[in-house]
Amino acid sequence: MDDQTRMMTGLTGLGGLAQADVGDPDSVRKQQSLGQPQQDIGDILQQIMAITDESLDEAQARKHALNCHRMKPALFSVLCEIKEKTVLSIRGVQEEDPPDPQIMRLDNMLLAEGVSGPEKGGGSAAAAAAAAAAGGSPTDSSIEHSDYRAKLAQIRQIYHSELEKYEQACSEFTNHVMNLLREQSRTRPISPKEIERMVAIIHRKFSSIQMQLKQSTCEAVMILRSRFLDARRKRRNFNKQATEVLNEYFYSHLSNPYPSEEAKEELAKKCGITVSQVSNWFGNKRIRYKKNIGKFQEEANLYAVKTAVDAANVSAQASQANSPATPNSGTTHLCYVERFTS
DNA sequence: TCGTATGATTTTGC
DNA sequence: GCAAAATCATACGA
Repeated sequence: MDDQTRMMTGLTGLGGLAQADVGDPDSVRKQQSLGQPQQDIGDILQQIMAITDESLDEAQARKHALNCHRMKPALFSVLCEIKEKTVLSIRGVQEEDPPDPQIMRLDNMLLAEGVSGPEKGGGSAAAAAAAAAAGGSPTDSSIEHSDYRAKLAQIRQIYHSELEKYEQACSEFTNHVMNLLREQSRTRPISPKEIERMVAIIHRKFSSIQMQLKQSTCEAVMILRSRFLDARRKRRNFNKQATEVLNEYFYSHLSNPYPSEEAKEELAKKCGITVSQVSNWFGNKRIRYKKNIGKFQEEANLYAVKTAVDAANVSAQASQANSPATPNSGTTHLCYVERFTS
């Protein structure tokens, strides 16, 4: 026997009593004057306890009996009067609550992280943003990137399945309560407003559970994100070609090894790294070069020769007829070195 | 395993 | 705010 039936049988059980004795005030008065109220209450309690043992048919019969009782309309109107008075006292409690700012914050965050709302490629945008924030290269992060996306997708899936469960449970419970109230409204006065209020109460309760789910999901995303950022922080050497490009620029601009923003962007593009990594690289290079010119001399000469050869090739291709332009020589490089370090 | 190289971060000075 | 300098943390080769 489910709760609803039990409650209804409870009502009908009392209805049965009403039919016999309670319905008639004169008979009650008579019994009280005879000194039997305590025994009656005992009987009532006993009958209430016996309700759960009754079959559904018996319960239905009792319910029917109550609904057909001659005193029912009178009882109903009395209840309506009482209701009218109590409704006055509970008015003003029914204003709709403004949207909870905490829920709004959680919703916004889940939306931004790609957990709720339409799928944004499993949060690749968030992953890319995290990678950019950490100054990572877009090429060397593919493994961690897909890992992040997979984990975020997992969180998303769990979140949605839990949310669906809560919503289903909420709607089932709401329907159940509404049916119960509608059923009871045949016996006692229940206004649609009251049913609405009850539904709102249920929704509030369920939304607080939902908030807990959202909170846990946000925490999970935060943990994942911080782990991902930590992983990105791991130092990785630039590839050989990138280092060559940077060194070439550095040694060919030794007199002023401070690339402009445009030059940094160009270098970043060529090397497959970020502008801030280019800045870091030049910062480190300048200081280390300055500290130990001797150690970098060989490298400097190497790049000076390389630059000279490249320049010669370009000029030879451009004008074979003209006399070859004087390439950047080691002497020129030494001249730059003096100017930068002085 | 250790020393060095190197990218990133923090501190400092202008 | 930017660059220099110091420092940290990790990669890498012997």
